[in-house]
Amino acid sequence: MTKVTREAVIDRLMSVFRRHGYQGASMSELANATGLGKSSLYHHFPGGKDDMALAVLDHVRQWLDEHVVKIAAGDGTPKAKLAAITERLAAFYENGREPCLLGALAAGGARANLQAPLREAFQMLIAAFTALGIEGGAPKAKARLAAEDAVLRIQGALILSAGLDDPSPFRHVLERLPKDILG
Amino acid sequence: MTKVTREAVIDRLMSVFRRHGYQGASMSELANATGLGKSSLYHHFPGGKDDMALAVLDHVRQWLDEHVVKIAAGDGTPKAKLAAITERLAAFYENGREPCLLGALAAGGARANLQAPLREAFQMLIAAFTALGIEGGAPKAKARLAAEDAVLRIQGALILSAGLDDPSPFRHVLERLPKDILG
DNA sequence: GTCTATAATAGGATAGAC
DNA sequence: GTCTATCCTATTATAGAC
Repeated sequence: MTKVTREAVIDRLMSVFRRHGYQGASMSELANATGLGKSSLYHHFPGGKDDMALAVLDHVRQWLDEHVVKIAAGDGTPKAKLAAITERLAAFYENGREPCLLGALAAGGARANLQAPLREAFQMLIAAFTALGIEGGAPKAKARLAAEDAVLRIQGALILSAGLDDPSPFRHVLERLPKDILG
Repeated sequence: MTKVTREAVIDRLMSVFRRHGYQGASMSELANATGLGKSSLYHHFPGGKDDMALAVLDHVRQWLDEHVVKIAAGDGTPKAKLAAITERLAAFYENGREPCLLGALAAGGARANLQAPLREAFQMLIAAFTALGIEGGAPKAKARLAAEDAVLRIQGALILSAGLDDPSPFRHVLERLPKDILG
């Protein structure tokens, strides 16, 4: 498996984990989704599901780094950067039709192994939004609270959109995201 | 099993489902949690896990009716009623340490059977908060959006509190709930 | 209504050929 | 690196005694 197809495999794994959670993701479905046999999966992820979930979490953290953290720390007005970030988030979650991996893992009661990377992923998001709020002129403490609120709204919106089978709560949260963070 | 102990059994089942989700809740743990043998569980819930999850969802809807809908429709100022409701919610979720059954089921990708009652439970909550907002003087459309936002914040806060292993996001959301709904 | 025992199946994981 | 075949365990579910 070359480097590029490993990415592809992890991407397929992610799509299973985010929809079914850790326990709901079976080796059979993981194998089907990747187009690999179970044994091949074990070749690439010797630790089994745990290894895969860890790899997927790492993949998500890379994604967040590239599409949220880097943009937040880059050039442009806070407003413009937030607009770019929300665009990426909308695509990543397919406008509320795709669940969140972090939510799926946190909701199922994460394995001990997954707790730390899970927390780090949430903290990355909160830190990036906090920085944006501060850059926009908010006091540090207020920016931090607004950032936490933004992250939890995204999570909750994906849950509610799934529960109602209606993507509009997610869309609405994303629309208001820049305003909520910039005040 | 008398009527009162059936309630107790369902309550134990709920505590397993909310912590592990549908797939993560195994018959063994369900049996342990209730103190019944597996066969006894099948006696009371012939349809197995599906039946149990349905019963638990029904239980939650009754809880919501009693501790949210009825209070919202009852006597008192909107502010006072909201205070009473948040108190119940805080207790129900043990201040953010216990996950939400609705979230746990919605996140795992709900079974087809569970989708409808799940949606109804969310809609009950939204309707109750909307009514409170209207009673507080908000225009209908605005009250409805604020109610949706409140529900999704509670869900997201429970996810984030679990992910960060820190109940403060949930506590903070509950504190702001009356203000968010009443404006 | 509850239990013990047991079936039937799915799940995670490994061995070894290619 | 991938496959087929297999193993072992956990899981869902049922039968039948009490």
